[in-house]
Amino acid sequence: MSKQSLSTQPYKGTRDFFPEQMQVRDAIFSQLRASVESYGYQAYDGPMLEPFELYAAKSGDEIVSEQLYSFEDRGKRKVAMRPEMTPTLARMVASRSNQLARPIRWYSIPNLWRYERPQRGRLREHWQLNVDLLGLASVEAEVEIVQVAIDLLRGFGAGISDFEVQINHRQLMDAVFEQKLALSSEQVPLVARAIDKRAKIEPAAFEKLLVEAGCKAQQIEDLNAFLVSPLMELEADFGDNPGFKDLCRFFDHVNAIGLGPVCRFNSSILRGLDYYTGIVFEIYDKHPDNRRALFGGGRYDNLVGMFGGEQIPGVGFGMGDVTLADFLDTHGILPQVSPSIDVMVGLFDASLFDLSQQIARQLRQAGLRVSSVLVPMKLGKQFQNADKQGIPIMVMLGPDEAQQGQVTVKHLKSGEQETLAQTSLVPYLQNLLA
RNA sequence: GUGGGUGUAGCCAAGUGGUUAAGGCGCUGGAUUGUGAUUCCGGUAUUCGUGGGUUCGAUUCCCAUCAUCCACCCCA
Repeated sequence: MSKQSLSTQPYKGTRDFFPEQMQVRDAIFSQLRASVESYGYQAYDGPMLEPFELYAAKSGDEIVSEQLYSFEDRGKRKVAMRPEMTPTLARMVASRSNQLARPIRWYSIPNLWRYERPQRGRLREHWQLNVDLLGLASVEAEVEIVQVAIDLLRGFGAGISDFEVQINHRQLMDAVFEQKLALSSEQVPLVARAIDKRAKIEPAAFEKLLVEAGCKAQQIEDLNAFLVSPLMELEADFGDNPGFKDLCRFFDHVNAIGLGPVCRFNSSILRGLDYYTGIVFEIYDKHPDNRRALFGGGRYDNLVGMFGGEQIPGVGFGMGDVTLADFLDTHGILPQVSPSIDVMVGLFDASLFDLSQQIARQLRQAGLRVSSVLVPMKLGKQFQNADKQGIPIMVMLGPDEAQQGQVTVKHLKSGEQETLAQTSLVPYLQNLLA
């Protein structure tokens, strides 16, 4: 905060991506795109600013009141920087609802903003892969979406036992809260919050939260019994519940497909967003050093209809870049970055500048990515610079080569080099880099 | 929003109420006008995050502020 100069730091909770980091980001995003596109999902994007009301209507309370970046524009419109992508998606789908072929399979990697205090895995700006499938009301949609989520991680090389998909259903939980426990509408969010924390705290602390929420001993006992019950044992109490039926069908499919071992029913999974209406799920890292939720999603059947047109059911998930990178790092499967420049054309002295540039142009026309030295410097320095940028090949041409119509190609990794005719340079390099 | 830790160069860091603020890595120039290493020589902080206070004197002590990290809150 010097008074003379501006700070070079990025805004709190945001990151600069220098070329080195941008390469990693690009490599991760490319892998994500390849995975979701293999399922036939198409890319879309929307504006970073949306009307404030878009979020005021459907996201959780705290998200809007505490963590939304919002302001008034010059035309007195209240706008917000998008804190999540799903409302934008719903708006876009609603605006073309009668033109889009169903089911709609869309994905995006938007940057999202939330005003909060940065900490591990949580920043103010982050990128989030969003994958959504709209137009299907039945659990076949969830079966696909969960497969996409699983194959995303597998696409990076994650093992089948490195993570786990934990699944629950909002309608099942509604039945528990309203019918089985007969909670008041004020108690439900408090109990839900306690359940959300259950895995992280002691049983006694969990009970304390329930007592604070106004639960009686019998209710606590019933809830605890429910939370530890496997899905099969819930049939007696919830056999007619649509959520229970969905879950059964979902697990039947998943088991038949062979993904049973990766998926588990967990009635503690709730997720905070108000708009989920059906199955909700979270993907958990099973590595002991990183045991936490990586990402999650669920079904939102009422969101698109908010815009007044046709009600279109949807299911999807969002995966943040920070937690994903932590996962990949923890498991040692960060993608390898490949060099973004194929060849550096060196410069021996100023008199050979034009010839060097001609060679470089020739190589670019042949489809190679070519950087060049513009001002002469010591040869050793040129090699060093090129190597530092990860460029594998250096093309050199001094007075000797120039006179004989030759060039020298040096492989920076091995240090080996050979001299060949300028006319055979392009095929030589193309063959090498193929 | 709450509580706590930490701020000395691009990075890692030593240091002290008293003239010029160690060292290492990195970067950079040279020794070396046809080859990346090693070695050697030089340059890399007019000042210790910023502002104020105490003091004859502050990088050091005090306050504030900013940044950052950790936990909480909440989670898209």
